[in-house]
Amino acid sequence: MPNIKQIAKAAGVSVSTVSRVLNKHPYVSEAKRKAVEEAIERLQYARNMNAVHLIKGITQTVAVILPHINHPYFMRLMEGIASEALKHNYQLMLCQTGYNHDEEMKVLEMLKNKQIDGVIITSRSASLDQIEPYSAYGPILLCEDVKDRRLSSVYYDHYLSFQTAITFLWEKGHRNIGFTLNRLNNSSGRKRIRAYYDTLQMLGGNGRAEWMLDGYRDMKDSAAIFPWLHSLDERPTALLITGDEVAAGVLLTAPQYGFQVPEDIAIIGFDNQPISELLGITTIDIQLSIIGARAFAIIYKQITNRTVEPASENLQFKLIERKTV
Amino acid sequence: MPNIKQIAKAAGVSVSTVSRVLNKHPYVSEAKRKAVEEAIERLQYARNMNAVHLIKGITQTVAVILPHINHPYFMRLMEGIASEALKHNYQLMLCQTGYNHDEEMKVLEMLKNKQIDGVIITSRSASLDQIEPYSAYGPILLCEDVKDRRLSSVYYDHYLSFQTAITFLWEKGHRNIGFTLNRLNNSSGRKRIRAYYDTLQMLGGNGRAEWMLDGYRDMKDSAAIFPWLHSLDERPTALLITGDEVAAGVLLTAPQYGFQVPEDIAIIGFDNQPISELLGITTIDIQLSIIGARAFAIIYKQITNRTVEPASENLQFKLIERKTV
DNA sequence: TTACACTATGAAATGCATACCAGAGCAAGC
DNA sequence: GCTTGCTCTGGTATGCATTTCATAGTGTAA
Repeated sequence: MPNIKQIAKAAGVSVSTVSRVLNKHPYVSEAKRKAVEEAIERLQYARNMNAVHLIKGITQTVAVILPHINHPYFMRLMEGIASEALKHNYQLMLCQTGYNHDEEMKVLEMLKNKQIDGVIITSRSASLDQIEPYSAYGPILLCEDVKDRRLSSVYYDHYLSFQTAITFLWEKGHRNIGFTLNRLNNSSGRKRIRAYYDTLQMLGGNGRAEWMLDGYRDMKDSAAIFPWLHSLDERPTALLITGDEVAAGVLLTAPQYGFQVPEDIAIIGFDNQPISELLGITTIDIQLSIIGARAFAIIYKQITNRTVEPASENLQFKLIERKTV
Repeated sequence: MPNIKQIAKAAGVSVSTVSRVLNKHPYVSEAKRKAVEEAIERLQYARNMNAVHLIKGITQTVAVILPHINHPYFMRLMEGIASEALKHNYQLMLCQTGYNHDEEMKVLEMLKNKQIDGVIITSRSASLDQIEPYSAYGPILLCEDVKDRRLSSVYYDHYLSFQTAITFLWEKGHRNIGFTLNRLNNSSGRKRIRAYYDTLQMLGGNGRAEWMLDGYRDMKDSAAIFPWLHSLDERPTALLITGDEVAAGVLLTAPQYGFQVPEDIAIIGFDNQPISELLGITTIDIQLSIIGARAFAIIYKQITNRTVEPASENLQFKLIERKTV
């Protein structure tokens, strides 16, 4: 395969001129432009982008760290990121880490190694102290509330969303309220737990540790809910379920355990996935694809402006009332 | 940021020696190795991977072309690809094209431009004639049956799977059988249509054009099924639905249209997604994540062997009998 | 003792395109 | 006529790490 030098020779011009044609620089005469284009066509020239990346110092690529692709939460987020990336003609590196700490660090090393221009971390196991130093090499954005660091963030307020959901249940008459956490998100988990206790206390009720379930991620996990409910002396009358897939699983398996929704157990899901609409699940719409799109938009802006100034965006959520409360 | 030259200077050695340390070449004395490592640490050296890619001519990156991430079919496929890529320490470029022809070609240009080492095409709108020439620049693999081309392929037999499903329905007593197609896959669609007519004819029945539905991709699309059924003079008693999400939608909305599954209408889904297990939907398990894993494994082998010999793999599917037939 | 293999190291070539600088030619303005 | 500014072009430095080649020293087998 030929390089720019051979094209220059074939077209009878200098490499500078070829480069100008390649980059659509205005100061090239029509005759030479034609000659270069003809040579490119004839010799089947293809620019070696690695050389371009090397000299320009950027790669037009952003990496996305996510634990599992195979989950609607991350999929929607990714969809938003990808749509926005497409607009700006940027490439995405997909880094499925399975919450493996070393894999996460490898991606940050890629930033240091100039393989990528920025990193979006949708969820993580590495600590912020480990991540922050890498912001010296390019913008890093997390999909969670991060403050006072050289890291950007796009998120919705987990605390407030939980508060909203619990208040809604309370107003509907529920006093015994339980909730699930996925293991997707550690920092958000803590906020949710805090919101759970705070809000109930504020309303004059009480949170209970035994009404908290951890590790509920997908549809299949829902199978454990009813055995757990049966095992309790006093049961919650409403469940806040962090993820519509799990909520759907609960809803769909309820009859076979002799539960009616919402009469015996009320349910609020999260994410407003298509399945919640189909099944009429009351849910909190956190607009994942918008979070993704904003995440990319912000990091893109930082890359193009060569800004190191971190940005932060708190996106709105809304409760969508359907039929499970 | 320092480069290898400055490290060499700081450590009092040549760049060759630094490079040897970096690449764990054996012929370096312990003393110099220590000196280099110390210099790297002290000066916070990071290798510029773009230079490495340039000189080595490979990037350890494979691109995946897929129309939408936001669909369980591609998500599962991607999961399989990503897991296998992780094993081989390869990066994945995610290229969401929305079936846009130009976007697909852009990815192939990236192969030509040496930005990536290979391409996996999960679904496409470009023609094979357009794709094939790019195999000169690196391995290209399609997730469909491709023959007599310089393109690799990993697939399951769409024709046979349809035949299997239809025969199963026939044996259960169904004579009026309809089916949906997603717009996901053009080449597979044709095979399925052929299988539909062939199989029914072979069994002594008849396929009907008005029992074929196109453009059914996700859960929401299922909403159109019952109005369509109502509009028919003679209705199918069984539906083959290419995608468990659509099948789930049909199953879940059946009661509100006064249909019982499988009494009034039998359903077979595709993909064996978690939702089909949860809802007891009879389905064809096409083992998407295995297809993905094999796809990556094959392309990886071709990259490392610098083989241009295309490979082809036909993976098994199996019918999983549950409760909707 | 000679020859050969192996270890250890550095200089220089290589992969490739872009960007800056210098310079030529030409036109418009004073 | 001279200056200024724009268009067009080429040479060369630059970005950075790997690899090949050459050289020298050391150990070992013949």
